[in-house]
Amino acid sequence: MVGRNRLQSDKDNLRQEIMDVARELFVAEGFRSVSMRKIADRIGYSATTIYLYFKDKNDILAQICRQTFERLTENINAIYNLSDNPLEKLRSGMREYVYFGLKNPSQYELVFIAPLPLEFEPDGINNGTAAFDTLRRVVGECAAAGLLKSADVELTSQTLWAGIHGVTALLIQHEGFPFVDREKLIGSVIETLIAGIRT
Amino acid sequence: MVGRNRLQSDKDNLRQEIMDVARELFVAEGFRSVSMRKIADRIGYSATTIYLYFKDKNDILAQICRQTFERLTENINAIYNLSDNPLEKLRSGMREYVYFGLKNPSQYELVFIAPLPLEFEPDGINNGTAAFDTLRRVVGECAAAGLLKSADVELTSQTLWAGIHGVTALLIQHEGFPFVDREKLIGSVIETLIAGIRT
DNA sequence: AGAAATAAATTAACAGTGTTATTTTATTTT
DNA sequence: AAAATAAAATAACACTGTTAATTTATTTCT
Repeated sequence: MVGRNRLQSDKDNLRQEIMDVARELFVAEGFRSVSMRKIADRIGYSATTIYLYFKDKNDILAQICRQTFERLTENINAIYNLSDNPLEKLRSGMREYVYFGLKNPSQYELVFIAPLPLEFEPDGINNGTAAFDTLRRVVGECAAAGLLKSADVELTSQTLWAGIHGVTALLIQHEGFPFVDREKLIGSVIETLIAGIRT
Repeated sequence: MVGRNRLQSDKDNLRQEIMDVARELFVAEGFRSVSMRKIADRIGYSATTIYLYFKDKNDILAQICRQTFERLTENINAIYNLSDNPLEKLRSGMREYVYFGLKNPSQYELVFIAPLPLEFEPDGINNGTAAFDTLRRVVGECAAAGLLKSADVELTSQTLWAGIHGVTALLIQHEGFPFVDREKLIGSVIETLIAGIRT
């Protein structure tokens, strides 16, 4: 019984260690150029041992993303409890979304930009859409308060999502492009969107 | 002399044939899962022959994208000559941009969504920004006509780009997500953006 | 025309990838 | 201490993009 628990905790430790090392490498060198053997070297095990803890390479990233996006949802929910003004909630929530993406580009990329492994998308998209669900809720509050031009909450929510995803994705992927000041661009996108949906 | 010309044209033919086959495969199976050997099989040559016509695998896609995005710029310029109303130009141009992306998802993905090979980005981004330059020009016209809230043409252009890129990228990459009607969503994004930048 | 030069294409090979099956080593249970 | 189980490692497979060396075809020159 005691042995069983210690074993379980050792397994969990190694599993988390793999995830930590993998995340670090993915962020530094990009998912594609990190090999199973490279991760294995870092943790001091053979490459095939990783397969005892994860289904495959995609699964490692999937689990990393799950952890990361739980934090995004928490952050956004926390922000939504700070204000009473629904439009203000919307503004702050969108800001948090964009900055979260810029702070976790590797994970944002996988979940929202380039979710290539199809079998894994369900998990990824579910993670991401938890944050989207919160956005929709607040859009609903704005609509209920009569602040919006359109009564179609779903349409408005997806419109906003497209906008903030767009600026996030561009800033992450096109570092070479001569963007205006980040802060300014993000602010402009958010204010333009809000101005566009208001009555 | 004659021989030289015939040879040149044969080279061009094979080069174009490689591009045609590659484009077809890339669109059908995705860039990553198409191997040089698979392309080679289809054209009836050995894999290494491709390297006589293209620097590497990325280069094939780069050339395909160049051809494709020349068309986007042409299309947008043509549209801009149809109307005199600058806001109307903007609307139609943005529509064309999004629909072009949806019609050429593979190329749009490489140039704007996931331009992974860094050395190749200069070409890709230059291609893409030719279209962006046209967008900026029309935003300038709108500003000159006193139709815009902000006098910062660059900022406004980038804001619009973020918006239309966002909806294009989402629709391309997240087929599984329950989006509202495409047409409706695209229209909503464009109208929201325009409403947001107008005086 | 044939010989020399050049271009085009192929074969062989390398170092790397993710992954599976098999075998060895370590730990736990009887 | 023996048997059973879990953990880890080794060997191997089928693939990848790409380079170097070699063969085949075409063009140029005498």
